[in-house]
Amino acid sequence: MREKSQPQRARRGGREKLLDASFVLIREKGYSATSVDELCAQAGVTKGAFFHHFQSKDALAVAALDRWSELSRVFFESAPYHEHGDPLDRILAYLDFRKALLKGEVAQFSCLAGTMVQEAYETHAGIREAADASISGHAAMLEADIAAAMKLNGVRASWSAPSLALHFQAVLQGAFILAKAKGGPEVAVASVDHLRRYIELLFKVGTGRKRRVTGLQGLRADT
Amino acid sequence: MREKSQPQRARRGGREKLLDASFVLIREKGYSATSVDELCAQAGVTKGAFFHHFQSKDALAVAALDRWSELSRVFFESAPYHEHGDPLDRILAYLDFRKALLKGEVAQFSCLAGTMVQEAYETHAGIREAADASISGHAAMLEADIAAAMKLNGVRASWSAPSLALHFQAVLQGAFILAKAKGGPEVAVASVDHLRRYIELLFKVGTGRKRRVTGLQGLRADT
DNA sequence: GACCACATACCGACTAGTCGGTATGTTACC
DNA sequence: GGTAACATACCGACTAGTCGGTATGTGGTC
Repeated sequence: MREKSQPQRARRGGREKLLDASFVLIREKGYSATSVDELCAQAGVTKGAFFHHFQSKDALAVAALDRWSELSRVFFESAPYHEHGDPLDRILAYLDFRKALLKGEVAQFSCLAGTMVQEAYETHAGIREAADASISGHAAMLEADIAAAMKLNGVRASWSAPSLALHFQAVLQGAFILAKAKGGPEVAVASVDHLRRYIELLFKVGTGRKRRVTGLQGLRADT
Repeated sequence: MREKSQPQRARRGGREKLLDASFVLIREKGYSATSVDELCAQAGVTKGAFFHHFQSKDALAVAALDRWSELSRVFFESAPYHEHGDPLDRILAYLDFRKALLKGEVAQFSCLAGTMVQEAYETHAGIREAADASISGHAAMLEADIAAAMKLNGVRASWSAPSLALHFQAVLQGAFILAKAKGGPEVAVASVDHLRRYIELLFKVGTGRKRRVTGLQGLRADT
């Protein structure tokens, strides 16, 4: 018979540990370059545990993205920038908050969804969908504040709240890529600064609030 | 004058064909997921040829990025938007040109450097450097026009030409990611539109040209 | 212009190791 | 004693990279 070595099944949550491990490793090395064995080693579980909890490596990826969406929803919903009463102030404070997160190692502040969709968009439909849901879901959260700010400020613009919310995500995702290329967060901070300035110009901050906003020549409301 | 150029005993380089193959496959599936065998099959050469021309898969990656930089330099240098005499017009026409390129399959308009750096920034120093050189080199090209436009318009701003040039790249890279997530170029076009509007607001296009530009709050009169 | 030394540009079988995934056991707790 | 939660051993496919070989060209020497 065998020894008891370390069976302890009740270490609780091999599944969670695998998900956490995927956050670390995939953001560091990408999805394809991260092997199941590495995931297991990082999580401190065996391969048997991995395939007990997930049908395949791809299934883990989708589960990781779903969990990522949920965690980031909770994280941002409970962030202090919501305290501002004015929706435009909330938007600007959101950007300041994002900027404040750009500290330390790139792998720690970059986005799992953006990283994964880059590799998987053509070849793994499920991953693409889960990543899209994550990014678009986050944008939808912003969209409410943007729409409110537009309404409150009587904005009639050639751009729409959804398109601006997605533009926020584009800038952030692009900022992560530049940070990876340059090996540090400074360039990402600078880019978010430009985005913030864009918002200030769109809503004419600093020249008297409650003002009309223009697009190209301020007409219509969509895109 | 001797015409040594290429030995070309084998009608136009297996090397070039491998580089071209890498443009296609790596943008489609990512770097790690693209195998040497696939690269060879796509290029129509054998594995022997691959390792005759490149020391390793990583060496091909670096060579591909160098070639990518060179091709894109030539491509953008000979693009029609340079015809504009005014630097600000050139910048806006550059953005229109980039927008016009956002057609068809995502793999065909996305950026090799942005794709690769995402996977390799932590684990492959040479690839990170080559990708940074590609992105930063392209930004440097823009920087000249931005600086000229600032000078010509008497701009005194809280932002710099280099940071704005890099912000252009951030928006484009982010736009590619969103296009991958959503499965089409429309969202990318919308994001470049937002960037164009930012430039128009920064340089106050449409309210009388040759005007000053503001950062956070406008300063000084001129011209 | 015959000969030779050397170089370039492959070819494709082979290898050692890694990959995602499976099959079967073991344990703890209801 | 059934079942969830693992562990261990293993598999075949695939991986990057190697190596001995060949076909063709090039430059120098006589």
